[in-house]
Amino acid sequence: MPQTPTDQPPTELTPAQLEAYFAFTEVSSLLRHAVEKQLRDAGDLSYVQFQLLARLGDAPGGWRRMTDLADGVVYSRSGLTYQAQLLEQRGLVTRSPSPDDERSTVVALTDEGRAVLATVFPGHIDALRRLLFSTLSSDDVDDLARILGGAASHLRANPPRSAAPRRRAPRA
Amino acid sequence: MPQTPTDQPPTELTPAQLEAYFAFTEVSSLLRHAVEKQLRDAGDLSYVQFQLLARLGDAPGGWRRMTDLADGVVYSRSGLTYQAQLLEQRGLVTRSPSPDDERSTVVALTDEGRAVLATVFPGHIDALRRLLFSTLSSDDVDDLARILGGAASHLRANPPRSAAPRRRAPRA
DNA sequence: TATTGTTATACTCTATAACTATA
DNA sequence: TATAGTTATAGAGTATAACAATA
Repeated sequence: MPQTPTDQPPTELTPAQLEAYFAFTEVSSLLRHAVEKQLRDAGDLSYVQFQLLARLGDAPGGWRRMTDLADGVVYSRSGLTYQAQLLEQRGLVTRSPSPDDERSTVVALTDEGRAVLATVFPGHIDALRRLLFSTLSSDDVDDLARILGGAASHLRANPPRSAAPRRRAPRA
Repeated sequence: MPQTPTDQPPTELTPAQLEAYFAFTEVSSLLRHAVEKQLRDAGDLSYVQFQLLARLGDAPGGWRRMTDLADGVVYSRSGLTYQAQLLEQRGLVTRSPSPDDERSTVVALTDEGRAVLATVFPGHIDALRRLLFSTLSSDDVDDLARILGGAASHLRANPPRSAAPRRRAPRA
């Protein structure tokens, strides 16, 4: 009874799957730590703050609505308000009401914000190259982009936050 | 490794590298959130706590020294002490002085800890299969394991924490 | 009524520094 | 002196709920 050809998904992953998963989590964790350190040292930015600035830098006009930023990065509006306040206090972004919709707040990159981004970016790129890409052939990079790109699409389509919000069980 | 494709490291990544990086960070973030939710719902465990229990479950005898756990997971001893206290209060681990070295504390999985692990694991595996592996061919999995395994080794050899601890610049 | 964003608040987690004790 | 671990403490970050304003 080696295996039923079946219906029930096995409760184990294949060795290759396990290996891939462990490698993924390890790279993820180590890379994240290294990148966070670089961002902190080079521009006194947390990873989330860098992501916010980078998204603004990418956006046409250098601005986005709060909600759009929150959806991409922080997962809660109040969390984004907190981060936006920090960035605004440092003069890296401005917040202003949207002319289109008075409810919306438009977050825009300032010149100084763009300058900080420019300061931090080379080191960021350099860290990525040094820590990640220096070991990968260009075929490897293509494979990664293809495989993880597909996985990202799939994950995006199965949003982790869709389930009903639930209180944690009170402690026994 | 073949070669570095350039003499001067460019200040840009190739489009494929960027794509791979973005896909990687996106998968990492979405997967992490989904897994954290599953662990929370199924066993009221944070990701770190799950990692600690899983490492103990993997260890021969079901125990490890505090420092060995800290090195693998938490990056600071006090952080591990905090987490170990929480797990001990819940009866999932015990802490006791090592007979070999009186300075060391041995953290051991209890039966209840093992039970929680057993409760949480199937859902964990299932989430991984559903969110990640369902979209990947077995060649993809092999590629991922190979590519990321190599990257993980490289990252491990360039520990992000090796640099001298440095104070953040005081606010202007 | 639904959506956008802020505020108040509480909580989790993490790290640094000082400390104790063992090797 | 170096190592293992704990404690005290402070800070960053996050989320929930209540709220105000606009659509």
